[in-house]
Amino acid sequence: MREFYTITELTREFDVSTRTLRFYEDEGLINPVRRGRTRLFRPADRHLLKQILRGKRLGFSINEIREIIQIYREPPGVVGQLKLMIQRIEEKREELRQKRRDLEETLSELDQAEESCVERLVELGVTT
Amino acid sequence: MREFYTITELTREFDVSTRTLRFYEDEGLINPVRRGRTRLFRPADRHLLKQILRGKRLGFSINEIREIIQIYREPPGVVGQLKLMIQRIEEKREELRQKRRDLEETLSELDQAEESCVERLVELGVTT
DNA sequence: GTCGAATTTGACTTTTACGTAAATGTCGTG
DNA sequence: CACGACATTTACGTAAAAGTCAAATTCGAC
Repeated sequence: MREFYTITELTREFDVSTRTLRFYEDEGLINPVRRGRTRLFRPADRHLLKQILRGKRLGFSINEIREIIQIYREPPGVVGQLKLMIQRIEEKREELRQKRRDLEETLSELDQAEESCVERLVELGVTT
Repeated sequence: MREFYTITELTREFDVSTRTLRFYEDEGLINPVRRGRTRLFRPADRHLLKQILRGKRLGFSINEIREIIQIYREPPGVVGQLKLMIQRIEEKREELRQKRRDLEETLSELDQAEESCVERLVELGVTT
């Protein structure tokens, strides 16, 4: 495991712009260390970026992604805080389950659409 | 099955604004009929709206949703078109499968996060 | 050390997906 | 027919999430 990645290495690996990475830093989503003024991304930053992009692909906003990321940080020490956090985790899970239902429904509708296309092809006497 | 829904009926049912529905019409996503200048939404429009909102929750843009919606319209008659459409369906399915992977990974990380919270609670001697 | 490529900051711009306000139209009820 | 409750159109506004550009630094290869 490498110790550091440069900004361009990450932009190439994940196909995002440097502007985007700096934007995420401004927003407090990642915290690369500095050598001089240059950003150095540790494996942890890289992993965080992965999680951020996954969140984006799922349609979460930056703020929602921030919420999810904070969940992964240090679990709080106090009992009340812990219980509250478990509750927040459950909320996020419910959102994801809704997305899963949406996703399965859309997939199944696409299946139907394809079937009807294939049927039409058969009607037209095309050997599939 | 009702023949028509008014715009406000749909806004209430799906918790969207009238502006949003008019915007979707401007974008060509839905096509309610008119009585005078007033929009009348048929069950088909309502169903389309459902699909649109599902797409939104999955993080698809208006343009991507438009693409998906067009898939559900009349399958084309010509063989070449049909094959092309089947290909486009497969592309969309691949996007959805990627989203599903993202979703499962995020869910499983949330599971881990919750477990570590529960563990901490047990350490603190809290009877769950 | 120096030269070019990469990086940084900062400011301004763009796109998407609506929000909001103003002026006007329509319809059912008393 | 007048009133209130919705609807419509037009136009401008806005927040989020970057893109773009310029000018100044900084790095790394020679």
